[in-house]
Amino acid sequence: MRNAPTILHLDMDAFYASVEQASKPSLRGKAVIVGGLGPRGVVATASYEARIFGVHSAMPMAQARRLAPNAAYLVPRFRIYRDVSERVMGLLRELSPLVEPLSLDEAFVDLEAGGVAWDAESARLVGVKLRSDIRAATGLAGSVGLGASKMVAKIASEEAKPDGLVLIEPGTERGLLGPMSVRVLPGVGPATGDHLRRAGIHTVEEIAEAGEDELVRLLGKAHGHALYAMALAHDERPVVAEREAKSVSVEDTYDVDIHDRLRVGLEVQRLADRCVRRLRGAGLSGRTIVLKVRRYDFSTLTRSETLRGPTDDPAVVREAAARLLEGVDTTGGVRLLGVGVSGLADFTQEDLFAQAAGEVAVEGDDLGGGGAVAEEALGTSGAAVEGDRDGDAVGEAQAQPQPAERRWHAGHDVRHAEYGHGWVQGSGVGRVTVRFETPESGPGRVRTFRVDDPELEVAEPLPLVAAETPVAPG
DNA sequence: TCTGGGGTCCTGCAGCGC
DNA sequence: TCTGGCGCTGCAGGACCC
Repeated sequence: MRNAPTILHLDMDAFYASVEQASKPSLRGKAVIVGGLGPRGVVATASYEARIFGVHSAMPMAQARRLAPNAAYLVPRFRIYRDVSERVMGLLRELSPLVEPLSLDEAFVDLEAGGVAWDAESARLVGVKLRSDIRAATGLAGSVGLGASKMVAKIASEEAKPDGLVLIEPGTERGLLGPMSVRVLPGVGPATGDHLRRAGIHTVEEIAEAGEDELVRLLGKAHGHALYAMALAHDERPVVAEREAKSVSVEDTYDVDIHDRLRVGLEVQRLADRCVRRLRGAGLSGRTIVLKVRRYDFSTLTRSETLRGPTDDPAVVREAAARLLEGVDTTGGVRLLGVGVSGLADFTQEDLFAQAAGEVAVEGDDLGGGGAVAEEALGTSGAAVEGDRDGDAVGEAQAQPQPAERRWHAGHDVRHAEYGHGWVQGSGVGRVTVRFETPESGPGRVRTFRVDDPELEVAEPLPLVAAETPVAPG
């Protein structure tokens, strides 16, 4: 535990929704909800205007629509979120070599390791400047928390939201955290929160008073020890810049439960291929194949099999997944299927054989997955119903030609030969409605076209700030 | 009301070799 | 030869995070 608040936690405010509002002038100041728009979608991010109606992350989209029927509902555009995120992470790396990204919109920075802050005053100045730099570079607001540990810095940024900065002075942590709900501590979710509540423990102070033995008795060894330490504001976890992936997985929730066993089998094969594409894109292979099945009643089961050596061979992963499926009862229907690979290595068994034989391993990629890694699949629920439109395919050299009835996703960018850049406001019954505006324009006009209008095409996102480098294709 | 997707970590149990 | 304890690995499920 250091004695200066030199760990910084950055949290971009309502990140996806804020990017959408920055991109689309007509949505500024309005309720914006980003997430999966299928019948089983959930909210990824709600703008602060939407939160007033009670909408929040992870809420089923159907419920959000009831609470905020007039909000703008958009499909995530991970491409531009990643691009903006990279700019923000770049600013953080100017502060310190020790930057630990937690997601696209959150990161820890060790300011001491960067030599940019050594006490409360210098740390605060760094935080203030960072927030203004982020706004200049992206037009977005980020909240900054400063503390002597990761836990404290994160709680500080939570307190700072929206669009603020909070510094928690070392020595004041316990007094500050004491009255807070146990849920502020990392690792305390709904289940642990309930568990503690049943034991009469509601606040951080009550965790500390309960004592370590009692915590271990209630929650088990690892969790009990960790939580007790956190309640005393003891958190020695270092900021770690490089984290190696431990598993790679893909999964799909289907708009309608699948009952046909044959179809389930085909979906599993498809997921296995997608998983291998991701695996290869990251230059990895793995030993343990995991099949995940969520049944009609939301019960989830996993089956896994460990191979003798790591593989990135699609046929091997497909076969293992199919074997695992054999042992699963799917009568009643399945709503989700997933395939994952863990026990990762950056070589394969085949490589070893090749080395032993004195051969050079050939870079064969019969799946064509040219490094397009991890396009998050939030908007693709129900993909199976309409054929494969995985994000993995984005940017591939030999992309499939778009069918005439191509889908226009709400919120995605388009260009019209006559009217210029715009975004899809909605589509249906053979029509697509587009609002023509850019981050730099005022609120734009709306026009409606036939879905197969030859003058309308999918476009790249525009940069949020004029000085920003445009998103590179591919 | 009806619950995404991609991860990590922990726990408990069983099998196995020593 | 049998048995118990130990440590390791594999497997399944649960909780949590963003």
